[in-house]
Amino acid sequence: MKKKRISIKDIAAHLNISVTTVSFVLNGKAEEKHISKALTEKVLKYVQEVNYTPNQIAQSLRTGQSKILVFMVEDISNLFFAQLARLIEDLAYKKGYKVLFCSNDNDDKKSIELINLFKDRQVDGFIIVPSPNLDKTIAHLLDENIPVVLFDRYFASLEANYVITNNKAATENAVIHLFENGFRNIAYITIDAIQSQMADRLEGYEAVVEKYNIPNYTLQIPFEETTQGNSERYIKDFMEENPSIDSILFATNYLTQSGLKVIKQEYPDLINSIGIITFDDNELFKTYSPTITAVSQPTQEMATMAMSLILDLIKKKDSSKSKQTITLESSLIVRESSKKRN
Amino acid sequence: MKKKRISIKDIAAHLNISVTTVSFVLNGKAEEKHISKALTEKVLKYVQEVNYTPNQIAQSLRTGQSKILVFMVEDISNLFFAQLARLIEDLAYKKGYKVLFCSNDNDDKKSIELINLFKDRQVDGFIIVPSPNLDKTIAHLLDENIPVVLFDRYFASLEANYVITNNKAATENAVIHLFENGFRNIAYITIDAIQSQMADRLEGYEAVVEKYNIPNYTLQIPFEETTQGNSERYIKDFMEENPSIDSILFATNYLTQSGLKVIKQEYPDLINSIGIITFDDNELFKTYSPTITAVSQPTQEMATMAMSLILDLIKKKDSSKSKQTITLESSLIVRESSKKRN
DNA sequence: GCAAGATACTAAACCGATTTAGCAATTAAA
DNA sequence: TTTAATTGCTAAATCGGTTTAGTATCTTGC
Repeated sequence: MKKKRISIKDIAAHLNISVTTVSFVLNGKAEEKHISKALTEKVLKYVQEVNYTPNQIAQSLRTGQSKILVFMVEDISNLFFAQLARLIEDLAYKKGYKVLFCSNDNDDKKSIELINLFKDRQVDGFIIVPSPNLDKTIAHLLDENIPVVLFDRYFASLEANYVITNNKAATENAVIHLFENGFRNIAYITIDAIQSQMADRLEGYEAVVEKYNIPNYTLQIPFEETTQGNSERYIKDFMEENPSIDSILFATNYLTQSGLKVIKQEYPDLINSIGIITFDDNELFKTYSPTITAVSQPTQEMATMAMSLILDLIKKKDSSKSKQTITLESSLIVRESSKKRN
Repeated sequence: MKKKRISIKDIAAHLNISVTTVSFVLNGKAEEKHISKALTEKVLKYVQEVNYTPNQIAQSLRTGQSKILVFMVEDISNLFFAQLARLIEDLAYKKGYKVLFCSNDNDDKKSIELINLFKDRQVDGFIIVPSPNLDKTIAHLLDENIPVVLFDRYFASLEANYVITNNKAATENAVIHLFENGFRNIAYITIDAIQSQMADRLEGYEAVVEKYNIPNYTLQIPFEETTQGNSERYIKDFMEENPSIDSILFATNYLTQSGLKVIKQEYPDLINSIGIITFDDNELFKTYSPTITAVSQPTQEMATMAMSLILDLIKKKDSSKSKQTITLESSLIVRESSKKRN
């Protein structure tokens, strides 16, 4: 029953011409290759008629181009990455590329495995949110002249193309904003990752509390604990030990969710007075009680820049020159939770 | 600089044997094909040494198998689908498959374009959340004996493999729950899609209000309006026109977000008394004020069943027989918002 | 001692495209 | 009129694997 796909050979046979001619016509080289107008028309007409489209696998094998990009993130089910995925998807398809998404769980081993899988698939380029020690692996990719754009995180040790946001400035602004709204005991809850995006955020927090000479309340939860749902325990203990805290800046959206749970469960009244700022905005924060102030990363620009960089790299085969680091600014979406209330 | 990948031919040349032999060894057919233990070892050792992995494009071309699945959803940035994507990703990679995700925006034209793109890539199977009139297109795929599992939505007109949830029962339970908690003017806010998942939900709602002889307040917002951010206007008008409403069941997560905005903006006090139930749970609903009751679809089972079905279809080439429809039950996660408060 | 079977390995076709090199026939230039 | 250039088209190699159909040598059974 399964009628097999029609191939270029079938077309050639039916029209009694060579596959070469068909291929030339299909690739718009009819003129250049001196194929007559008449024959060109005939081929085009028949191709249309049988609704032929070339087998991309065969094309890829021959040309070495797969027209597939990889977007590797920490976790595609995290809203921040899911939104980026959608933006990248749309941009890529517009340019004729498909996108393989994958989640590395911020794990080096998994990242490396995934990258190798994709190399075997001859993907045309990688946009990667790198796990902590992926720099050597990325360096290998670059050596092999494979287009790579690093995303969201930066390796001081590695010259490459980056699209990142100014995380230090973003936390600075957030902490300053809390300070200016009268909060003096500002806690910072983050994960223990040494990765740039987290290190920079921490730096921003520390710079401001030092400058204003206010206490430093930092909680760094081991990353593995967060994925196992233990964040709440850490936050609970932390708040117990530091009852003077009057506001919290959360470094990631999942920490915020855990934090809100602890507050609601352990200190239900506190929600109406404690200062809260979170990284990564969420539609529901607009109607939460209180509405929640968020550091919003410019996802649209991030996606646009990443795509633009990767397409550039793919175009010019020699990616060895002119590495760029594009740093975008986040914005603080001020809502009730970062102001003194009641 | 770019040292090209090593191929099976290079290996054969280096060991002074034929590519056939190398291929047999690599595919575990050494014994069957009577390749001596000694030679087998030698090949394996060298392969290890040079860290060879086969070019999957070439493999795909020859075998017709790409080891790629497609998961087509309405919008990958919608949390419900993003979570499913992650589950499917994990299951697929465990079985040696990669997954191309794409968003069809519930648009038929876009769906068809995407499907055609993927057919050219020889993907091994499709898991599709179909747009409204995709049944004919899907039928073509089935005719061509291409593995397809339909997801989340059902076509009465099309015999196929489905993984869906019992949407009618889910809304029935939700409405009954509201009724039992004393609500008598229960509104239902949905989109105007004629698709099964929405039709079934509406049916469930209507069945219960009829049975209990309570008024039917239904708002059907045109789908296009929701994507253009006009839901709020519709909801606002609807609530104005129907001031007696004491509770609302929202048919999708994005409608809930719009609804909450309207309530907070137009009737800020109402949030503490109005009954609310939403389709699709969200972490933040656990700490929202009030905490929000949700119809939670069994994403894990949905993903598991879909993968299991698609892998079955891929295994036995003849997919023409024994179509299955797997219907899973959603659960009502009861929280404050569906109870009488204050 | 000789046919049959098992062992060890390989040549070549094939998947479906692209691309190089080249052949005939026609046209233009000298 | 002859040569050179152009036009119109194609054979065959290639990408990197898998698989079919062998071949040649070595055992074994009777």
